[in-house]
Amino acid sequence: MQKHISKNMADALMAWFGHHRRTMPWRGSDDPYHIWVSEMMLQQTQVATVENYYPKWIARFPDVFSLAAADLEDVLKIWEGLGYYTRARNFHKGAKYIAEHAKDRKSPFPDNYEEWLKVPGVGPYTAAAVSSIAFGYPAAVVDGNVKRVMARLFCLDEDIATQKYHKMLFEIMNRGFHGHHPGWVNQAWMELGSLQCTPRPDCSRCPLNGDCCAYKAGKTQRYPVKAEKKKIPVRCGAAFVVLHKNRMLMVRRHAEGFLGGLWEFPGYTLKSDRPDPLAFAEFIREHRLVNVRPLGRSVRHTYSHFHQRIDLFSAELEVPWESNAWAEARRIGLDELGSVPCSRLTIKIAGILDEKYPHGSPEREENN
DNA sequence: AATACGGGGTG
DNA sequence: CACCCAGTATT
Repeated sequence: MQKHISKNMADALMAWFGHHRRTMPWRGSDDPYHIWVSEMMLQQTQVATVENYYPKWIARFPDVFSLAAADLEDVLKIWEGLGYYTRARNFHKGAKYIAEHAKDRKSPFPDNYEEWLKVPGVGPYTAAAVSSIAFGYPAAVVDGNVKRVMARLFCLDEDIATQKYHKMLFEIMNRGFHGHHPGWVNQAWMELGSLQCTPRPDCSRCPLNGDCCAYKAGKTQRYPVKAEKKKIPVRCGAAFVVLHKNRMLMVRRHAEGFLGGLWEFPGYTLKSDRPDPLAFAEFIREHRLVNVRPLGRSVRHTYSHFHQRIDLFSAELEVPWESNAWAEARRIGLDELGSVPCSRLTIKIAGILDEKYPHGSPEREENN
């Protein structure tokens, strides 16, 4: 089996795509900014999820200049709940980069893969996606879908996580456009992976099953080849519900790093799978919490790299935050303090809150 | 080459 | 539960 996408395969793929492709809010737009927005959101994120965020984003930031001019706060607010928040920060940087270089070219946007690769937040996938879809530039998208499809189509035994595998696919696909519009071919491969060549596929309905090495050899489930995944650790911690005059205390995380800039309950998470009484006592002392009582329940959540279990407590601040909140925050070592109105116990996992958004916007609530 | 980085859908 | 998703930046 030669690793080559024949013209017949490309034609069959495009015929299938013409019939089965989904409608998406950004699909069919010729505005590079629209394509760029969708691709930033689609990184490691499913189409169905992005469909809920894309319209809000376009309404708030209709073009690259409005995004470049916006405050990061407002950018994060729209992104809230999408995850991988460095994407939003990098997108903001990328918009500033484009706006600055806009005068160097006719369109504000570059029209090729190499130039897009220089934009903050834009890697090999996004550079190929935007340049091919918006400008017809012949660069192949090598995403999770494509890796799976090609592994089966050509019985590729290389681990799909390696650079070697990625490079091999980029070469194979860049020679496989066969006169079709590169942007549509790219989308067609991804759509095939998303709708047909799924982790557990029904190969009888596949337009390429006659060309598929894995299918013909009856080895579909052997591909793609991937290294064993490491188990993620459990981290436990505590969070404190501090109510005062029908308001609830929230703390803002530092701007960089994990969940950067988002708001949360005051509390901590340990790099340990069991509670630590000393850490507990230390936190209460350092943050001057009093009347601490267990709420008798905990919250569990799984992030990309650890499971989390947070035990919940009610408490009061020794010094009410309403008086000299900012000075007090610095004194007790918190980044910032805020509060949200609260008429019942609402568990707010994460959200952004400041003067512009006095009520916050809970990403996830559990009422009790 | 490994690791950090979210949240939701799916079986 | 495990696995996966239109990946990128950092170490």
